[in-house]
Amino acid sequence: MGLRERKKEKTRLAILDAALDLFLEQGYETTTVEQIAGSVDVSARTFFRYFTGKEHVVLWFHDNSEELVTEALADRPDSEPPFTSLLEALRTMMRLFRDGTPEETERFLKMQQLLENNPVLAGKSVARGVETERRLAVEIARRQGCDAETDQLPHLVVAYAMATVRVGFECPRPRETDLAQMLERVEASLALAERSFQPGWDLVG
Amino acid sequence: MGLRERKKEKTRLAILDAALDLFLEQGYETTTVEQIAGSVDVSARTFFRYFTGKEHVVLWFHDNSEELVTEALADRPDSEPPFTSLLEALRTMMRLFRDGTPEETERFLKMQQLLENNPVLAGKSVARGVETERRLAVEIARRQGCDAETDQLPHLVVAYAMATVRVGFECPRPRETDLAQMLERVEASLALAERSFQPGWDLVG
DNA sequence: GCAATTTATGACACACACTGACAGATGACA
DNA sequence: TGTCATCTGTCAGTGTGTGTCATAAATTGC
Repeated sequence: MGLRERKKEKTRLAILDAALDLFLEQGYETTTVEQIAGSVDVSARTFFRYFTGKEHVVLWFHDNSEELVTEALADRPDSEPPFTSLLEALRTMMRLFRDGTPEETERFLKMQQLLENNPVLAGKSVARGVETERRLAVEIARRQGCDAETDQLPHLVVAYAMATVRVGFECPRPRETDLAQMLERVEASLALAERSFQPGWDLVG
Repeated sequence: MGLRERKKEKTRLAILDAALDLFLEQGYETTTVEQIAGSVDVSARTFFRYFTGKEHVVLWFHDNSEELVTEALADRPDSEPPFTSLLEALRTMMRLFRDGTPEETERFLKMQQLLENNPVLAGKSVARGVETERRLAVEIARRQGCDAETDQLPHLVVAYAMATVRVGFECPRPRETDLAQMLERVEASLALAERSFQPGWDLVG
C-alpha cells in the first residue's frame, strides 16, 4: 500500500472520529460539515470527497457490517437452512466486532451511543438496511434455487433475521456503553428467534 | 367544519397530488419544492407550512397508516396472542385501503409506484416505520404485562409483524399497479407468517 | 534524479432545502 | 361592521451538496 493510499485512509478515519466526537458533544443536527472539516484541517469540499454526505459518516459502520455479513454468509454451506445460515453469519459479525482493535471498538460504541439517543439517525441506519436485505435475499434465493423476484420467502427470512439483530441492538434501554453486554443482548435476541419458528419454515416447497 | 378548514384540506391534497405526479413524471430528486408549490399556485414557504419537508409528502401515507393500525389494534382483545392481534390489525388496515374512495386509491397506488422504483424513498419509509414499531411495542408490552424497556419479546413480535407486511408490499417484483393484487400479496405474506411460528412463541413467560 | 502523468486538495460559484421574521390578506365571530 | 385570529407571500439567511478549475502532491517511467 503506497503513501497516497495510507494518507487517504488516515484522513478518512480522522474525519470519521472528529465527526463522531462532535456529534456526541453538541448533537448531530447542530454540527455543521464545515465544523467537522475544520477540526481536521481539510476543506468542506474534501469532506464530501470522503463521505457522500453528513449522514454517510453515521452509516459508515453499516456499510462495513454489510460486507462482513456477506462474507460470513458465503462461508456457510448452501445445504444449511437459510435462517440458520443468516443467524450464524450475524454471530460471526458480532464476534468480529468483539475481536476488533481498541480504536475500532471505541468507534463502534460511539456509533451505537449516537444511534441510541437520536431516533432520526436510527431510522437512517435502518433505511440503509433495506438495500442490504434485498442483496441478501438474492443470495438466499440462489441457495434455495428459487427466484428472489417472485418468491416472498427469501425476503421474509432475511427480514426476520435482520429485525432480530436490530431488536438486540435497540433493546433493552437504557443501554450501557459496554461492548460485552451489547453482544450478550444480541445473542439473547438471536437465541429467542431460534426457538420461535417451526422447523423447516424457511425452506421452500 | 368551517370554510377555512375545508380550504386547508383542499390545499393539502392539491399539494400532495401535484407532488406525487411530478415525482412520478420527472423523478423525486429532480423535482424542486418550488416546482410543486408553483404548480398549485402557492409560495414555496406555504409548502413547508403543510408538509415538514419534501420527503414528508412521501411519508404522508405512512403517518395515516400508523393511525389506522393503532386504532385497529385497540379493537383486538388483550387476551389474544399479540402476534395474532397485530396481523389482524394489519388486515383491517388493508381492508380500509381496499374500501377507500377512488381518489384515495389512486394516491395510494401512486405512492406505491413511487416507493417501488426509488430505493432511497423506500428506505425513508421504513425509517419512519421504526418509530411506529416502538410505539406498537409499548402497547404490546402493556397487554402482556411486561416492560417494553427491558423485555425484547414485544419488540421482536412487532418487528416481525411489520417486516411481514413490508415484504408483502415489496415482493414480488415487478409489481402491477393493481390494488387487488397488492392486497393479495400482502395477505399471502401474512398467511406465510402465520404458519411459520411455534404456537405460543409470542407470549411472555 | 528528472520529467510526464495521475490524483488529491482548495477555492469559488451555484442550486436547492429549509427557517425566521414581518406585513398584508382572508376567514371567524361578536 | 369591526375586531381578532389565522393563513399567506416576500425576503433574507443558513446549511447541505455539486461542478469546475487551478494548484500541489504522489506515482510512474526513463
